[in-house]
This record gives sequence, structure tokens and C-alpha cells, in this order.
Amino acid sequence: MKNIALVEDCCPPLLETALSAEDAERMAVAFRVVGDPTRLRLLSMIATHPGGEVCACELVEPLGLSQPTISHHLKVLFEAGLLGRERRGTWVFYRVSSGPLEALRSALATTPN
Amino acid sequence: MKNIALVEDCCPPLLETALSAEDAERMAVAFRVVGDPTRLRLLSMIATHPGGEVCACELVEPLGLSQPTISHHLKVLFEAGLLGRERRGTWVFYRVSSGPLEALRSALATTPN
DNA sequence: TCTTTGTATCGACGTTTGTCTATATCGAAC
DNA sequence: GTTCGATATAGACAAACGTCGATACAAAGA
Repeated sequence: MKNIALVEDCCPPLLETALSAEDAERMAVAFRVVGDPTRLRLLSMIATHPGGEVCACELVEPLGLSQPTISHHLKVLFEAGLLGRERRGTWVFYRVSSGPLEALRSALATTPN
Repeated sequence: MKNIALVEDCCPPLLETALSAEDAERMAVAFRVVGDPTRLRLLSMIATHPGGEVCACELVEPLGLSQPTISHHLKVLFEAGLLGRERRGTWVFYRVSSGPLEALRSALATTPN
């Protein structure tokens, strides 16, 4: 979970050609990012928020987890490329990056594209 | 990872409406199933195999893991509903179930449907 | 500068997960 | 029934992960 664009270059279509060990590892890392309920809810909350953008401060209380925990999950999502981040004053705003999500999605395609 | 059709009823579109804690948990479990490199390679190998069907015995050696480990992963995939299973004599044949994979995929859709 | 408030990092802890070896179970053939 | 080969389960162990409280850092305002 290091590179910004982790998800971007992870995802040859799974069912089309046999996956190499390296591709499988990359893809697995990407799917593990969305394999956590808190991160899924964060994505969902941010995407459905009016304006498509949410202050991190609004995400702590509704999930009932500590601020460090939410911060950690936001970081994981950001580093995977699934979230964009913008600082405005003291606040940090997040929005969902649809491209990488689509990349992940395409990996699961059951018909050639 | 209990029910056969785990993936079937896991997956409201993530970005359309805010996910409940329960939906998030179900969906996370489903994504964790495909969040392992060995399971991804198994899916890939089975799907790309001529006939779309593979004997479990053919899956052990190419992955370089022990037979119990492969058996374990096949079980996880099967119980998630991602693999179909058929016993023929001593052998067990697996094939990919495209429906559940599509269900998982649809959860990541960035456009309404 | 000092305080305040929002955010990120650190270090620790318990749980989950993937792997192994050993062993049990299953099905077929003798 | 016994044996043999394929598959599944049990139990153990290490590594990875999610969570927390404490603390550091950043930005704005007094």
C-alpha cells in the first residue's frame, strides 16, 4: 500500500488470461483495500455526500471509531488512489476518485471487456 | 464466510446510497475473498482453462503451495459462491460462477448501474 | 507568541488470516 | 475388507491488520 496509483496499474481482467504471481499480488492488495467495512462506508459516505466532497472531521462521529482510526483508513484509501485529498485551512476534504474504482471493477469483468 | 451465496446478496452499489454497517460488513467479507493472491490465481487458472473446468489436483503444483493450502482456498472461494464444485470419482472439479463475480463487480459501479 | 482545533503519526495490543504438517475422510479397484 | 490415491479437516504458528490512547504536527486567530 505504498504508491499513490496502486489501483491504477493493478488490474488486468482476471478471467481472461492466467494471472502472474506479481499481478495477482498487486490485485490482491487493491481488493484488500476495499475489504474493510469501515473503508467501504467511508467511500460510500464521501461519494453520496452533496458536492461529492467531505471534511474528514465529518467522518469520525458517524462511524463510531476513534479519530486516529478514521485517519488511518483515509490514508489507506488515499494511497491506493481511491480518494483525492485537499487541504483547506485546518480542514482536509476528501473525494472519491472514480477512475481507480473503475479499474478495480474491470478486473472482475466476466465477459471480454 | 459461511453461506454458499455469500457474494450474491452482499452488494448494493457502493457509491449510490450510504452503506449500512451490515451491508458494509457483508461486502467487505466478499472483497476479502478476492483479496488474496492465491485465490485470484485460482480463479484465473480455472476460468482460463479449456472447458472452464479444472481438477483440484491440477491446481496444487503450479502454485507451489501445499495441497491443504490449496484445498483451503478452494473452499473459501466455493463457500463465497465464486466457484462451482463437482465430484467425479476421486477427483473434484471446479469452475467459476460468473454470476456472483458480476454481483461483486456491480458494487463498484461508478455510474448508476 | 500562545492557544486552540483539526489532522497525522507512534507504539502497543488482540484478532484474523495464510501457511504448514499430520491426520482423517472419501471413492474406486483389487 | 484392504489398499491406494485424491481431497478435506485439525491444530499450531507467524505475519498482517484494525483498533486504541498518547502525542506530534499544522493552520488559524487572539
